[in-house]
Amino acid sequence: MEYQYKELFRQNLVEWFNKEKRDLPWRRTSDPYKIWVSEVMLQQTRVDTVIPYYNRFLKKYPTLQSLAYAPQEELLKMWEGLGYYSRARNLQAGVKEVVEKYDAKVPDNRHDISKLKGVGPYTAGAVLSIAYNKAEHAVDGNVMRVLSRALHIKEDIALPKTRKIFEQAVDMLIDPQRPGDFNQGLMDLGAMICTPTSPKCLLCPVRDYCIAFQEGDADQLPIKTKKIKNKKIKYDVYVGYDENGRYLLEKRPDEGLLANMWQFPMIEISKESVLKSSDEFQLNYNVDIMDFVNDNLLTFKHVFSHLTWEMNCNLVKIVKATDLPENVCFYSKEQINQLPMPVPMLKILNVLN
DNA sequence: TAGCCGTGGAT
DNA sequence: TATCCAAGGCT
Repeated sequence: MEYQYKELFRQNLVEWFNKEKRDLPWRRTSDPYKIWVSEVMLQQTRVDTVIPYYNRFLKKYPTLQSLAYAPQEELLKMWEGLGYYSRARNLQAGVKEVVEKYDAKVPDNRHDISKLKGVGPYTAGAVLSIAYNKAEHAVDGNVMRVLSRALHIKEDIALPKTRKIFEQAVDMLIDPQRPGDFNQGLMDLGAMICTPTSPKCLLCPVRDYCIAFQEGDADQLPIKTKKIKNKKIKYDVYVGYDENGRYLLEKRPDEGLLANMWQFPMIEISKESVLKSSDEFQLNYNVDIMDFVNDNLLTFKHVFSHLTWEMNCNLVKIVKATDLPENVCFYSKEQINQLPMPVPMLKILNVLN
């Protein structure tokens, strides 16, 4: 790869970073564990969203050991609202492996750290460069956007194989003396200056070394093709309570969407549905509805990354059954507040107050 | 490989 | 309102 501004790009980026970098909680520590936690939380998640979660999480789990053996329900509750809940499970599994296999020392080399659950090529490079000052690439969306412009790389960043090109570019450019500052500089530049739309090129510390700025096509890069199809699913939700005012809740399976999170029972409405959803509810959950208190408690859509739930919620009074299915139980409101629930269920919970 | 896996903010 | 997307990883 030919690029005549390598030294100038590197030097100006690191100088800019040291002057303009944001004051973030995970930049006030050199603890590899805490930096690891921040990197996992930051996956596909905005800085402003992460900050309060990060602070709360590390107050609860200040050490590897404190997280390694925490109850999963408590862990998920700490993660509630952050999304991508498998990150929490994988982080705990990885932390547990570090405690048991690496004597509670986060590995300082790519080979070992990459084997940890939830640690991919980006997170490995981020922890190694920031916490251990290793000259390792950490290619995320910011880095691909910045370097696609600076180096005029027109490969489709939606394709997984394209990441290798940017890893090679970082390997060429990275400051061997200050790799952590270099990598974070690329990310801050991408977040603050070299933004997806309307990049602030006039404020950019490396615009003189940016080919896209010279060509005037920075706003055309990066090239990204993939688009997502969003499937819609309709549900009737049954918010059922017994004579003691306790609500019927169900724990989701331990794999897939919202794994191990709690929800009000939901019946999918499809073209193949034969029974009325209320009959299906009573059959599946082995309960009897005494009363339809409100068949239009709340109607709303909840959009996930790849699908949409269209929810119609019914408030029903039900007769307590003698043998509920496994993972289904009545809970008081106080107990419900201790259970990890996804945002659409929190929306429903809100209207009950 | 491409689809799965959350959420809330920006445009 | 619709679309895109933000410090990705797993299968």
